[in-house]
Amino acid sequence: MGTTSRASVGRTLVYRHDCPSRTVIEVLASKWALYVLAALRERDRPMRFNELRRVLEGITQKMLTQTLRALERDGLITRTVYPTVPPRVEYGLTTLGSEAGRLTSAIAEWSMEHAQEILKARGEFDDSITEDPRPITRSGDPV
Amino acid sequence: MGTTSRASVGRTLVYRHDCPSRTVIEVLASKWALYVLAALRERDRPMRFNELRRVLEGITQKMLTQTLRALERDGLITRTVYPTVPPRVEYGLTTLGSEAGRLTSAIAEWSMEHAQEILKARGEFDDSITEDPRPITRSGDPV
DNA sequence: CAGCATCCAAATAGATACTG
DNA sequence: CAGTATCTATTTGGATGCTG
Repeated sequence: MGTTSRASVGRTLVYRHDCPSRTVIEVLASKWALYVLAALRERDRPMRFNELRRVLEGITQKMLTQTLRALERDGLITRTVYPTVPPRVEYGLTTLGSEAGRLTSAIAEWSMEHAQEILKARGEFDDSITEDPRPITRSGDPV
Repeated sequence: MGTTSRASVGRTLVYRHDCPSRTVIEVLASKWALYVLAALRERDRPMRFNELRRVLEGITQKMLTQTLRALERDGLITRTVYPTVPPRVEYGLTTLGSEAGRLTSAIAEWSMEHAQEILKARGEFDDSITEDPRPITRSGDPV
């Protein structure tokens, strides 16, 4: 991979509505999937359902279940059931999931590093639209 | 950054529901934002509204508007209005947006490369649950 | 061309109660 | 513990018509 690796996104390929990558992206591009993959990657070991639930603050049981199911369905995580009592279920990354996790973790890290900068831009944007209800042309525009 | 750069995701940081990075991630982790950033990065030049609309198959005018607004708000893209007639508006990447685009493009590329593999896993998963309506414990499970 | 406004359908998320 | 089921609230998305 070099400086022109983006070439593989390829003109008019990922953008096509019938490109299979879209359905993959829709799974990855969901915040909870991103966090699940990041958490499993960070811990670097399988995690149990409620452990994930505790780590991922704010996720509901329903969303966690759905997210885990979607990731398992796509072969990104494994689900291992230990028929003990009480039952024990562990979720771990597959090779594929580990790769995907590397990408989503990169986004998580980048977001943390630039959060302040972005929130600042956001605040300024919100201020500017309240004092100027977004006309088609704003002051200071070119030609 | 090295092989352990994931350490910066940092135990219990991005996962906190009050972590500012979450709001950033929610913008990036939306499929249309991902495609917009990827398209602008691929073309490597500002693009007009309808040009983006044509490239991103399936997006509606409303979704494109909302996505562009969100990205502009976060300082990831610029919006330049040329008060000509008919009006002309160009969207370009900021430095921040270009960085973010590198990460989202990586996801798009990876998804394309592994789409077949993932769709195969997906098909097998779907087959297995129809013949076995997902009991708590499935055959072949460990002790 | 580049949008905004509105209405409506559908998908998503949350809360709650219950089970092997 | 690790879910499923159900009901509801909110969000999201699409279609359509209009404007500077």
